[in-house]
Amino acid sequence: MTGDHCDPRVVRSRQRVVEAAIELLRGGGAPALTIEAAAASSGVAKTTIYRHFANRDALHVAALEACEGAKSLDDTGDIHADIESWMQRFAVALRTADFASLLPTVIDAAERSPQMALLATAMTAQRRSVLVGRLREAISRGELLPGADADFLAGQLASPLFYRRFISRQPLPPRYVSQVVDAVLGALLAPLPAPAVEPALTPPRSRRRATSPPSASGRGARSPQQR
Amino acid sequence: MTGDHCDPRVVRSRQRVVEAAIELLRGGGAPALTIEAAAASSGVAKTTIYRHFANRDALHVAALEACEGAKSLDDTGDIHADIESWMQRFAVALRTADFASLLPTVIDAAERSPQMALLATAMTAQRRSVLVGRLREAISRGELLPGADADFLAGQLASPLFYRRFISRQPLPPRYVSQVVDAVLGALLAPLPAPAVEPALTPPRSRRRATSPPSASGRGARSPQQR
DNA sequence: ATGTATCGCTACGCTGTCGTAGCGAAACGC
DNA sequence: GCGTTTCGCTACGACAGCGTAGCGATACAT
Repeated sequence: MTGDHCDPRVVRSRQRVVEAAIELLRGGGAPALTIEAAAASSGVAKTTIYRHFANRDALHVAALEACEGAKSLDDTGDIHADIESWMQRFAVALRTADFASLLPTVIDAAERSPQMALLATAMTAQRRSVLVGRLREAISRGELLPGADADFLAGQLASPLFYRRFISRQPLPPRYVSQVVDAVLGALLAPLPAPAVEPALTPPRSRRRATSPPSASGRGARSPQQR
Repeated sequence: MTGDHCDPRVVRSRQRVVEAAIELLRGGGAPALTIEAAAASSGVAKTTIYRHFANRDALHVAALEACEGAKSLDDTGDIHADIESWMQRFAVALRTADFASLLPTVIDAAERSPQMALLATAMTAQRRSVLVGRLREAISRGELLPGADADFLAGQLASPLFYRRFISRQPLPPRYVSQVVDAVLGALLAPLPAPAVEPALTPPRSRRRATSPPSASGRGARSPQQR
């Protein structure tokens, strides 16, 4: 679709403008993204911006598309460790990355613009797909119990992080992330040689990576350290 | 703080303006809420609006405060049924209610305004607290396993609904809500006379309200219906 | 080296919104 | 009823942002 322009002036102008647009969105949300502000803070003339972007929305979309990074997900064979590693990196991204600052703006716009809705889902579906893929792999391999719903599990894993970041606005410490992973995957890890002493309290998890020191009976809910 | 004005003209004007403001926010988000638009669609003169609200932000805050409803939560003694009932009603609210339409706008604004951040957490913390309260009650009563973390569980329950509504933008059918409740509470329901046939696959849930017809092995993850 | 494409700059008209002032009319409390 | 408050209306100046036009200067491709 968008052919590569070879003229370095073009790519230079576009890049500068898009970078400035991202910074503006970070600082003041959608209303802060004006062509004139982008021109001022990027050093590119307003007329030049209009030569590359039809209007403000076009620039907005270009800025959002510019800060997507498809994080990969390791496959070491240990589903619990792989998922936790991904979740921890994702939590870091939610605290620092560009796209985390811009997500609320996109979500808000998506509420009223079908075009933005598509873009919003695309921004997250990409990340989500690698997670779902690894979970499917684990299920087919027998790492997780057969019959587990990879799509559902991905939601159960990812949603608490979004919730904490954007809704309840609480911190996202590694400890909390681990707690989520344990709670969601704990009971689904395929039964290894683990003669359950007491069916409901001792799940077969923690085959490696003792996430928490020997404290309580590592169940999905591990209360004694609240918040 | 805000004393009651007895003059009916005052309360009438305020109410009309706030209602119009909510409708404007629903329709076009924060940028759509202009004093002039509010005046036009409410029938209240612009000058009158300025007599009641110092500026646009004041009207915005007033509009948000106007659509908070503290839904209650039943206590029938059956924690699973109570939570599911609340969750189903909450899912309906997420699809239809005012505050669901306005949340993205608030969340976006909260990203950059401490004042809006306070308001954003207040809008959700209220709902959250009733959920946490009921969970605490259940734990202390022994309906749920002791050691369960009510705060954590509330997040695990509520966050998937937010996620589906605002992030992945998928539908929120009752079936999905039930699935979430089962997955989160399933393994934590206090052990009743339930001689587990196979520790990892037959949880002690579904003591009432057979959420799903006799299909799969009603676990937290119930795959056969994808999406 | 030369033609072409891109750039920066200034200037312009237009629109929408803000927030205020002043007036007469209507509704209110007592 | 009567004084007071609130209301609706019109008009106003100010400002910010949009999107366009035209010009000379500069960097590019060949």
